[in-house]
Formats: sequence, C-alpha cells, structure tokens
Amino acid sequence: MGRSPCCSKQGLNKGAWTAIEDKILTEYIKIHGVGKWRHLPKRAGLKRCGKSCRLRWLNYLRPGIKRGNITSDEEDLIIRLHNLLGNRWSLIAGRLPGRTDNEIKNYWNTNIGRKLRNVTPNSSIMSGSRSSLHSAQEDPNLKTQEWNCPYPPNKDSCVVHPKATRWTKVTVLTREIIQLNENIEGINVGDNKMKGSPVSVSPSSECNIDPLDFMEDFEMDGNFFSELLKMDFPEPSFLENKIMEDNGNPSLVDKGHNLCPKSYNDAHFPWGNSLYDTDFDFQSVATYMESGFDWL
DNA sequence: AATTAGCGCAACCGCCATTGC
DNA sequence: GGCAATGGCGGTTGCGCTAAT
Repeated sequence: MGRSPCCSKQGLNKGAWTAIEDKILTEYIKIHGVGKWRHLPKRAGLKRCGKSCRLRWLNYLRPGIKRGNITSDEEDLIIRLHNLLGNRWSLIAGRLPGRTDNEIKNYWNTNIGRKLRNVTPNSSIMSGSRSSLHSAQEDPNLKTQEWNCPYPPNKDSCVVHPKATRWTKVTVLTREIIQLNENIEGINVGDNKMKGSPVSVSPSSECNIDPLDFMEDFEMDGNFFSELLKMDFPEPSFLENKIMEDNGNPSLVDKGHNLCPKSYNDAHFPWGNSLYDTDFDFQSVATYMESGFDWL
C-alpha cells in the first residue's frame, strides 16, 4: 500500500497559474502565513495541489524574488558552487539572494549547459539533446583539456554532497576541547573512538580556550553553507580538525595536525584569502574538507 | 507565410527526511 | 518504535516563444 497522494488530483487545475490564482494565494499567505500547504488550497479556495501552491509561492510570488538577468558574478558563483556542491540547487540558491533553486537549476541546464556543450565543434555532445550536458560530463572519453569553455568539468572534482541541511548542530572540537572531553567523558582521541557525547563547552568556561578555536553549536540549517562559504577557514596546520555532530555521531575526523598559531593574524589560507577571490579554487577547499564533510 | 527546431522556464512528479501522533 | 502527514529537493516534462529554413 503506497502513500496517499498529497491531495486529490480530481478537479484540480494544472499548468500555468492565472493572475487571479496568484492574487488569491498571495492574499491568503499575507493573512495566514506560509505552511500547512496541504490545507491551503481548500481554505484559500484554490483548485490547486498544496505542493503546487508552495512551489508557486517559493519560486514566483515570494517577496524579494529576483528574476532573470543573472549577472556574470552570479554565474561565476553558481559555477564555483556547483563545482563544490554538485546539483545541490537549494544550497547554491541560498548563496544567491533572491534567486530560487528552480531558477538556478534552469539556468544551469540551459545557459551554462549550453556553454559546456559548446566545447568542441565536432564533439558528439553537440548533438543538442537536453541531457547532453550530463552526457558530456559523464563521458569517460572526454578529456579535460578538450574543453574550451572556462569551466571544464572536473572529473576529479570533489563534490560535497551535504545531506545535512536540516541538521541542527555541529561542533568542531579543538585539541583542548577534545582533551577536556577526554577527561570528562572518556573520549579517546588517539584511538579515534568516541565513548560518549561531546560536552558542550562555552568559550567562557573555566578552561582556557580561545573562543575562536572552535565553532560551537552553529546552526546547520539552510543558511549554514552560506555562512560557511563566507567564513575564513583557518590553516589546516593549526586547526585540529575534530569535526563531529553535536549528538555524538562518530564521524570524528583527525587531520593529524597539532600546531597552534599564536594569533589568527598569522593564519594563511591554502586556497587564497577569500572565497570571493577571482582565483579562488573551490577544489582546494573541497579537497581540504573532503574527509571533514563526511558527516554532511 | 508556413513549418520546424531549439530554447527558456514554469510547473509537475516522485522520492526522501523530518515531524507529530 | 511505527506509521502517516508534511515539507523540501532534484529530475523531468511540457508549453510558449523565437529563430532558422
């Protein structure tokens, strides 16, 4: 027995939304707010599926939506983020204010996909099928140097597949915290074994921990990656990378470094000064974070 | 002018994770 | 813990527009 459909398909409108439907939906959400999508159509008097209402709102009616005219900067960011994240359109969209995942997905599949298809005049991927982008990227015979576009598909690209958009917390443990937890909870760092949940340690606690040494309880919601991409990553040589879930998920990562800088002013970033550098290489970040993002 | 092919984009569909009972 | 409801996401489809023939 399968799941019941989200709504009865009978008697519902499909296809393009009319201006009247848009107005009804907008007015209803203005009054009642978003959510309860299943019940929304009936209560609002719309002959639409709840999912359809949600999609229409999120992709079209929601305030602050920017439509069309994706700038070269935005395109560049999309490409870089896609190189890092893969087809995680919602995460990519979260990095582009006012843009929706659907728009970015469409833009990728058409505009950028077309660029990627135009790699070689005699390439078979010029045949123009809608899925040729994927074919090109998956073609093992297609060598990287054959790509003429500025953004060749990187076969070795370390695409992070974060599945944790709804995770609530993550704690990056420094050696000091690990040590503290060892003392308190019996966490064995050397053996990479967790015998208990990490203790939430505030920067103001008794132990002398630099508050910048770790991120405590930062939210793993939809904004997480936005914030992550904005932040400056410390040099791996001094960051004792113990990354784990706050709930004690045993995805402890030991990068094997144990040097601490005197100050964060001494920090150097292997991938450049900023994620917004024109020469910034997401591959470096991806490689660096590869193991650390296993928990995503 | 009529037809065809390609393109852009809104919308749909199915699956999965989370939440609440 | 199990199940259903709900929300969210990514892949796909279909329609309308436009350029090419």
